[in-house]
Amino acid sequence: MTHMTSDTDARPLADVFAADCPSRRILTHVSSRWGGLALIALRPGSLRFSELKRRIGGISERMLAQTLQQLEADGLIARRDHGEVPPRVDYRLTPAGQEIAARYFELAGWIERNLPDLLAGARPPVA
Amino acid sequence: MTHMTSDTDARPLADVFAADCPSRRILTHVSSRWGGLALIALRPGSLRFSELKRRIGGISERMLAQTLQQLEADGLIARRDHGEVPPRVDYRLTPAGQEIAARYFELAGWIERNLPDLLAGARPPVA
DNA sequence: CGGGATACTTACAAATATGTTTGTTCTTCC
DNA sequence: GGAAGAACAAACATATTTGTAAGTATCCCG
Repeated sequence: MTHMTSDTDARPLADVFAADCPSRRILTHVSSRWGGLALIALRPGSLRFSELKRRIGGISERMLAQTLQQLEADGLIARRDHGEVPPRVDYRLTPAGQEIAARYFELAGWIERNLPDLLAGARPPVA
Repeated sequence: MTHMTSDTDARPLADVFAADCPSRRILTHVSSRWGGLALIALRPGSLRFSELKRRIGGISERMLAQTLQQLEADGLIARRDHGEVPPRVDYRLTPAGQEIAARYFELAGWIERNLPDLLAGARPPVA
């Protein structure tokens, strides 16, 4: 395993500017309408399909299923089928998913916390 | 001005789960196909329209204009028209834009740096 | 004078994302 | 015996996003 570069590395992100870089695909999934919400929802712990559906207000079953499949294919969440009947399946973040969820959470969290200032068009008092 | 809650506050983000929360709109713009890239591109400093277009490979003029207008309306970037002819306009991040760009940059950066591990489906060694 | 650059805008068309409805296969509850 | 819940899949319709091509006004360059 290669060592991970530091999180504060500030290289210009050359690749992500390239239209055909695979990182774009993952970034797209993560920041799709439901992808990020699903990741955030799973941060506290694993959830079942129906629990996720109830928690992420407004999502349809089709979208939830599709979103979960994408994130699973990207290796960000893990699906566990208990093989019972009636069906019982739950989802949880993989280690990579936790890393990404944490970062998306910071983004969403900052926006939410500073929403009043943003809506007012006022420049929030940057630290 | 209200005081800002700390950046490491880990509340569950109740609002963002609500379909009609305004934070969704901003989050959508930021994480739209081009929004985040534009923010990242502007991190080093202001750029003109055509410079942005060249830097963000693959973007059309239409999309760039639209993206910039959204981000401007959200108060994340500032547009300055030099009033010259031929036109000369440049864009730069507002303080709020810098905050958000920094967080999006961390997300995109982490993905890009750990891309090999992600593509391999291997769980990266989380710190 | 023709050509190119600048920063867009406005149709129009295609691609993608999302939603709705129905169905499946069992089980438990009333 | 219905009825409801579980975790989806498939078909179909629509909405939203994105792209393409062309046009606008003005200037400078050769």
